[in-house]
Parts: sequence; structure tokens; C-alpha cells
Amino acid sequence: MEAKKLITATDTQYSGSLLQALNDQRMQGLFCDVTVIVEDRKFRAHKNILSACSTYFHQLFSVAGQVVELNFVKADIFAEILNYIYSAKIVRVKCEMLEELIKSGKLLGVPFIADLGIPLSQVKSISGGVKDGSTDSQSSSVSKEHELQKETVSSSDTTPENKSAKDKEMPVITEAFSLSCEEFNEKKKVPDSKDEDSDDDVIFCSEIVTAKPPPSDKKEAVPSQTPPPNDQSLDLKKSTSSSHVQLVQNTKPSNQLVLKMTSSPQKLNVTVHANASTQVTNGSVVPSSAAINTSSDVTSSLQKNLPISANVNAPKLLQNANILPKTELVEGNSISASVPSITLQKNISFDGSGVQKKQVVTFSQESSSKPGEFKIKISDVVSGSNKESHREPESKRIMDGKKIITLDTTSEIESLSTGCKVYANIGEDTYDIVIPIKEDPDEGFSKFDEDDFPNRKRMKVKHDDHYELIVDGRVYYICIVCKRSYVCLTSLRRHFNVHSWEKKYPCRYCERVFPLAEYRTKHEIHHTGERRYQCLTCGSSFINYQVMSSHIRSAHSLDPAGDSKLYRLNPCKTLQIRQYSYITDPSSNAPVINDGGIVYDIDPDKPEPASEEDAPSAAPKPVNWDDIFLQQSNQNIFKPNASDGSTEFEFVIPESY
DNA sequence: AGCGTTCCTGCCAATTAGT
DNA sequence: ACTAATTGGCAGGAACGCT
Repeated sequence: MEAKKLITATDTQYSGSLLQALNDQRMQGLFCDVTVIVEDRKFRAHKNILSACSTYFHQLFSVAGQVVELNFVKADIFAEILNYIYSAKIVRVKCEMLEELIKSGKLLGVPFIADLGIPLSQVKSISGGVKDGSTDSQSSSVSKEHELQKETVSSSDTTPENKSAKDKEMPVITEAFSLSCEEFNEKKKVPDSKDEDSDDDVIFCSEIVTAKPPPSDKKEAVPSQTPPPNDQSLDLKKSTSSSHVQLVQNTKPSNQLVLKMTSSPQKLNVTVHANASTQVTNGSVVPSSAAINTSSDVTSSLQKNLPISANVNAPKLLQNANILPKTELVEGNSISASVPSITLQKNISFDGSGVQKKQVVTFSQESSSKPGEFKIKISDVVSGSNKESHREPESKRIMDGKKIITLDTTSEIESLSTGCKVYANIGEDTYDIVIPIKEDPDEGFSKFDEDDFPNRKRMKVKHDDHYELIVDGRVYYICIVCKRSYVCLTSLRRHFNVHSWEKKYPCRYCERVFPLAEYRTKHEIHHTGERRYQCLTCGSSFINYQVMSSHIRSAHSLDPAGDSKLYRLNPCKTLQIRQYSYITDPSSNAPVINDGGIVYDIDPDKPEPASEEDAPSAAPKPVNWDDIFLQQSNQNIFKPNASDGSTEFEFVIPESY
């Protein structure tokens, strides 16, 4: 007779293959919904993935739009972090990058990377096969642990593949932890690995987990799946990303990636079984919430004594779905001790041009004293946020598909939810922020236009790059990234490229790249050395307006910005730039004045061949490449690359530069 | 502090794209 | 051909870095 049985089936490869699929999609740009700009590099990614792995992104994406910019991380570092997020691996990171990597991991709230600081020193010495031959007592004891660990694993796995892996396994040791990692030998070649010196390579495929230290410590680490109730060793079920490595490489369900962490002197024993099946089939393990809560406690404890900032509450990719919501319910003191991102974001300093100057999330109650600086706390406006509820009576109301939030002058507008168009009607001391709550931002936009400005033509918003703020009937366009306000939308669009780098303007003389064409042009003029600005008082020429202006002020004690023209701007001869009314009167070499009242003239010392040849032509003739080649042939400023007929040119920096 | 360089943004002309 | 949108040069102030 067939007994009734409950069947439990677990796809042990699921998490790994899922991660792989996500990474593949990222590589192909599929379904990427966010662009992270770091320095001059753009990284396409998925918000869900980033927010799941990074507390920073988790909070950032609650307010940010499709483009975010990080200026506190280096591009190459962020690339490594992103690779980790999508692969659970830090692969072949050079030792000198580790410190920066860890720092960035802390800032971004990526626990694994942040906690690499724990084994860092040992890693450095171990990398490439024990460079320094560390022989301290800790390492020796850890080596024993490591041997034990090897035996534990080898007993259940004697495949040649894993034997090979054991030969390369690296114990990672710190003052607080010893961590042994059974690492599979990845046969999949890292693309750039061939050039790397293996001595400089560090490969992690593990995840650091903190656990509550025992009241009576100094217990020997014992890998155990069924710890006694009061045992200080703790089994955490984690279908971590680490399991990806294992499961992809070996599908045997009995195989586990075992991380054994042993504390010393504050003993801490943690065994992580990164077997995805464990969490489902093994019902005897410590409940997730308890485990995490315990971890939180130890985090707090450890932070008192150790220079680490473990963040066990950070959401982790592919973490047990039961863990995450439970961790949110951990007692407040535990959370506050283990969520550094809040404090962290308050400390982030955005600076420079084209970078985020303001915090995305702020908990500061500091009010703005400068007129025109409206600020709103994120909790006030984040759609769907629970935080809104407590402010409901005071300011929020919903009608006609719009959410209206009334703010006082001290509120902050910097963290308004993106994807919405925001309008404000300014009263004496209040601001009504109207946020269309329909899903389609354009829908709300349209409604606004039709209701309030029926004569105003609907504006199609191709890029979700700005808010609109109406103050006393005047429209200000506010960049969603840096919150700069613009009177002209074109100015904002031009500015936004600083964030998005949708277009790049490389210098044709050097390697520099600029987000604005004008920046490049001005920079290139420095290469050519051309001096277009000429002082009419003394005839001196200068490379740009600022130098010329400075000269007129200092040398002639005059104001170049005054009514009288004290300088002239000669047309650019060395670069192919847009020509305006740079018209030289064909009948004479007298300068002409354009519509703006600017006097233009051709430098008599450098007669322009084109002007002479084309003198009968009344139409303004812009300086083109041919003109430049003819004119500058002796100077060899530009040489057309005739070999391939392309539009590429060989640029030779003139001697004047 | 002075100087040079770069960044920023309103303005506007030239160019390009769309109808 | 006309219009709208985009591009990018310019002015002039501000910020920044160096000496």
C-alpha cells in the first residue's frame, strides 16, 4: 500500500542559475532600469538587484530615477562591486585595490565587501601562496581548523575537481575570525586573468556572516548542522550567492560550500552551509529571524571592539526570502547598530561639477536658510512609503489623481520621488507640491497642463530628467540628480549630460572627454594656442574671455563687461566650431558687428585664405576643414587621415602649445 | 591675495528633425 | 517650406587650484 508522503523538491541550481541569468541580462543590457554613473563610466544594471545587495541603493532607489551618479566611488572599484553583486565573486582584485574596495563596500552598504576588511591583512599575505609565510599562532590554529574543514568536505566529496580545489584553498584569517573556504576551482577563465600575475590575485567565493559571540567564549569551532540549543556555533541557512559557485560547478546535492568562522580571542563560531537545499529540507536549523537577530547583536558587540562594520541586516541577493522581512522587525537598537547606511549617507559629501551635491536621503532636521532652497524630507513624499502615514493629517491630501503635500519653508525638496512631475504653488510660508499619482508621469503632466494651463501645449517628456517647479507662475526646471534649478529647459538638458554621459565629447588632441561640447572646444583651444580675444586698447590677444577680462581690468583699469566694447573676438581658425556672424566685410578688412554687438575681425597678421578667395561671396563662409588645411598647412595642425578615407584626422599640436 | 583655469547657466543663433 | 527641437557658442560670474 502506498503511503502518503509529502514531497519536497529543491532546485539546488536555481539561485546560481538565476544569478547567472541576471548577470547575462546585465551584460546584454536587457531590462536594465538604472544607469549608475561613476566618474566617466556608465554602468547599466537592475534596480532590484542593486537594492537587494546594497543598503545604499536600497534607499537611493526609493527616490532616485533612472540615472544615479556616485562620486564617492571610483569607477574601477564600482565595477568590481557590481561584478560581485551579479556574480557573488570578487575575482582577481589587486591587493592595492582592496582597501578602496572595502571602503566603497561600506559606503554602498554591501556587507560582504565591507567585511573584507576583516580578512584583508591576511589575504594580502596569503595571496599568491603565502608570501610572507605567516607563522603566528593564530594562523597555525586556523590551519588546523582549515585542515579539519578540508577533511569535513573531502569526506563527502572526492571528485578530482574538488581535489584540485582543495589544493588552492585559502584560509582567511583575522584577529576576530578564521575563515576557511572550500573553493571550487573555477575552470571558467576570467577574461582578463591571463595577464594577471597570480601572486597579486585574490579570489573570494565566500560570504562573511557574523553571529553572536558565546557568553563563555574560546570554544573550538565545530562545524555542525545541528547545534545544541546553547551552542555558540551557529548554523545559518543561507542560499547565498556563494552557493552559486558551488552549484554551478557541482550539482551533487550533498555538496556544500562550508564556511567556517572561528573567533579568537572573542571566539565566534559560525558555520555557513551554503547549500540551497538546506533551508528547505532541514527543518532543525535555527529560525532565520533568530539567527539574524543574533547576528545583529554580535554586530553591535563586535563593533565595540573591532574595526569592522558588519551589516547583517543589509538585504542580500538571493538571501532567504524569509530572512529579509524578519530582519526588518528586529529590535530597533539592533537595527540602528547594524544599518550604517543611514549615518553613512549623512556623511557622504557630494562635490564638484556634475556630481551629486545633495544627499538623496537625509534625516537631518537642519533647515535651509537660503532663500529659494526648498527641502523636503524623503519621508514626506515617497510614494507608498509607510512614513507618509504619520504626516497624513498635517499636509497630505489626494484629489483628482494628484497628491498634494503642503510644506513649510523649512522642508526639503531635494528628495522628491522621481518619475513624477512636481509643481509647487508658493504661498507666504507654504508650498503645495502637486505630484501626479498616476503611474504614467506624462499622464499627470498632461492633466496638469490641460487643467491649469489649457493654452499651454503639452510637453512631451522624453527623458525623465527633471522636475518642474512653479514659483509664482515662473517655471523652474530641476535636475532630478543634483537638484539644480534651471530657467531654461535647454540648459537643464545640456547640463544633464554631465550626469548621464549620454554624449561624450572627446578632445581631439588628448584623452580627455567632456560632457559638454563647449568644454571640449575651450579645452581644445588650449591645445591650439589660438588667441581669439583681442584687447582693443593695447592689441594684446588672449586665449579666452577670462584672461582677456582679467587683463583689461588689471592693465587698463576698465570693465570689460561695461557698455563700451573693449575687446574683439576673432573667429576661430584652428578648430571646426560653429560659426555665427563672423562676417568680414568682403570689401574691406574692417571688422563687422554681429547682432550681439560683438566686433569681429580677422587678424591682419594671419590673413585667412578663404576670406580672400571667397571675397565676392556675400554669404558667410564658415571655416571648414579645407580652409583649415589650406590655411594651416604650414603649421601642420591637422592632417587628414587619407589612408582610409575616414573622417579621422591626425592632429599635431602646434609649436605654440 | 593674485592669477589662471574650469565650471556654470541664461541667452541666442545655427543646425537638424519632424510635419 | 515651415516649425519645433536640438546643438553649441558666448558672456560673465563663480569656484577651484596653484603659487
